[in-house]
Amino acid sequence: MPEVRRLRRTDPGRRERIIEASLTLIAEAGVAGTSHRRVAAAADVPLGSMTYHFDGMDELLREAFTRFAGSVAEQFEARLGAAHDREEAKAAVTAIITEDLFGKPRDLVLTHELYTLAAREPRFRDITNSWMARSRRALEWHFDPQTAQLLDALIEGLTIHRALEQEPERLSRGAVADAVQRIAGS
Amino acid sequence: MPEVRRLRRTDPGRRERIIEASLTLIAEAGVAGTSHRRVAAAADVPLGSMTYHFDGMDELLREAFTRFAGSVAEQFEARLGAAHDREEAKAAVTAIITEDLFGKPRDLVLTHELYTLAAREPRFRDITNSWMARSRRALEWHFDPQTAQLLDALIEGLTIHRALEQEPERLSRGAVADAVQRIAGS
DNA sequence: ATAGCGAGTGTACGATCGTACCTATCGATG
DNA sequence: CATCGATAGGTACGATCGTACACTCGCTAT
Repeated sequence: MPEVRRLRRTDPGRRERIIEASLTLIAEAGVAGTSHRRVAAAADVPLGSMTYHFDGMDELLREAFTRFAGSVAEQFEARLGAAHDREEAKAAVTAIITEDLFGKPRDLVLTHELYTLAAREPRFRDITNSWMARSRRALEWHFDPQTAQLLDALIEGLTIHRALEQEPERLSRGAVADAVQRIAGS
Repeated sequence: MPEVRRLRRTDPGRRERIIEASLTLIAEAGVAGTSHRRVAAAADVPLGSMTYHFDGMDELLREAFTRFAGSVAEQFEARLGAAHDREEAKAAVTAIITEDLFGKPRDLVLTHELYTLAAREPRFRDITNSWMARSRRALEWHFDPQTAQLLDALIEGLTIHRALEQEPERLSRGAVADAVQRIAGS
């Protein structure tokens, strides 16, 4: 019986584990504090696996951030896809800002790390661009392009505020809903 | 004749030059790529001056970012202080977003580097908090607190978009003015 | 004139970095 | 069963890092 499936010798989830560990590490120590050795230790793989699975630090960062951005975009689309009309879409945007999409500090920090990297190094902008394009497109399921862009900007801006403020949740759900209303009208 | 003034032996602007050089370096290479040696080379001072003038990397970053945030806040206040009524204030906000306050790529990158650092390390949040408080207060010269916060978020959000987009200035002045109008009403 | 002090400098140390490269292991193949 | 290539691991190298610390030397007070 000819075997088509290709059997990995061991541990087929190695690459995934490395990527996941690097995201956690980036959130804790920043891109600055992320090294092959630290990632390897966090993922519990030998140092040699780093250069084996990834061509270098750059490729590791690219893959990790691509995965992260994709996963956030996916959740974003799911939220907006579940809305059946404009009113529900506005409620979804309000929920996205106030609730758990960026609720985990890890995701907030990772988002900023990625933005910062992309702002400084144009070769990472394809990741942020496709992320932004997906978000924009999802918003355009319910809103005109300009309104979509403004809502997107509002999400980014309020997310930043939430990430930087000591006391969490200074902006109430009602206030956010009002903001969405001002931008997206009736 | 008793001398009160304290004469520096040489180069009294050393500290300033170091701070300025570190900001330029952070903009180019990120906090990650900023080292004592690189800053020293950029500022054309010996390596020993680093530990002499600053207790460590952390203090250098604090001073540099404090200076940067202060200077941006100052410009921000100047713009809004020059507005005599609500309409002029709205025009000022539009100008701040579209024009030169964050026009230099350097300032855009530095802003993100600071946000990222503060998001990850709470001990830098006093810098971002006082910056945000100054911006908010300046906006409140003309707008109610909630509107001020939303305008602030809009500025942040659109600034991010500008920093990340390949083609610059996808958002026209007219569109921004419309956005401000939606938020700040009549 | 000179002693002393303190601002400013140069260097060396130990740690850590990315990466290259040689070796080991094991499933697939003839 | 012998061999081979893909996968994985261990280690060593050269570069760079932050920082400590001994030192220099110009200014000031006497």
